[in-house]
Amino acid sequence: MRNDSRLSRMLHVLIHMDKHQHSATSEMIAKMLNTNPVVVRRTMAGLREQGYVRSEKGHGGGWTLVRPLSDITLLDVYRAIGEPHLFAIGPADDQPECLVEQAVNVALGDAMKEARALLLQRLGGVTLDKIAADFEAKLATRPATSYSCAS
Amino acid sequence: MRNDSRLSRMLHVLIHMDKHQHSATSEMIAKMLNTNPVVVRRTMAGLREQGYVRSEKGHGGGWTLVRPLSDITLLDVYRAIGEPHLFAIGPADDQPECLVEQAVNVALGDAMKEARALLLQRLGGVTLDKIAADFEAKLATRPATSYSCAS
DNA sequence: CATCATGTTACTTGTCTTGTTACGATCCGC
DNA sequence: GCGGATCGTAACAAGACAAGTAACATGATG
Repeated sequence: MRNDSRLSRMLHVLIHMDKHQHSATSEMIAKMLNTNPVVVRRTMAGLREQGYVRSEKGHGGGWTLVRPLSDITLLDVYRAIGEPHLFAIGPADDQPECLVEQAVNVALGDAMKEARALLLQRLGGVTLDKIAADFEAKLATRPATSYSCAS
Repeated sequence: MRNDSRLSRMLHVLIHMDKHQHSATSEMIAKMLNTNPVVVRRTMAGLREQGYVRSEKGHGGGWTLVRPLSDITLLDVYRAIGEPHLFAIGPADDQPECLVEQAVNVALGDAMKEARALLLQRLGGVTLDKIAADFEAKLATRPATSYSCAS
């Protein structure tokens, strides 16, 4: 497996959705993410269930942002997409009865638990409008014509 | 992919190797890890290159621990096995030119960098003899006959 | 030289995200 | 209502990577 990029992608989408207030279709978002509409629907489903976005079928339908960026943290989005595994490493489960293996897994697990707590805390401390502001700041220093993707 | 358990496995092996001072063949270790000899050789190769263990071919050969457990940290082992990816999540690379995506990846990357630093610091702060001591402590409270795996 | 054990390569398997196709359901405009 | 736009969902293929497996060469011991 390479890296799970769903969190990054959804953050990307949400900020773009805030920029243009009209609804965006899965196909538009797919082009924005360089992927295809089904993947978009699949991943955005969690965001809808948690009430961050709304989707409407039929002619003129699409996705709309329901809550302000300042109400959404990176942690919220992480949870909305199903809290995928954070770590690529993990404990072994070869000899569950072995006290050595258990001791190893406790030591490893403790370190990972701390790292996980720190990461979630950091994610919880950043709202999406903060990232949008960073984007605006960088944009101001670069008077280029096309600042963003396919939008 | 499930979890990469190489780190956990190697810690497990090294502590067992310290217990019985004679050399252990890949096959014995494989039984200990509930896997097979080739996987053992593959993973232990890094430990050998870093000088933590030695391997000898031929009759009576096998693997021996070269350095004391107190000289080896979890971080050392992590590095010896090739510093596998720590995280299962990561930045998206869909529209590298998009300033929004860049801002998102910076925010995510900062949080992950902190978590990574903390994790590595914790791994670097624990030596294998500490885990071995934890094991001995728990063993003392449990006067069972078979305390460990296949050894 | 026969045997044991590592070294190495190649191939298969399992798992998970991602990509893709197909089809059904729903909504709007004509 | 008809037709097209759009989401919802299921089913399946692709790609990546650790893990498992098989085959064979290399080297050491007795």
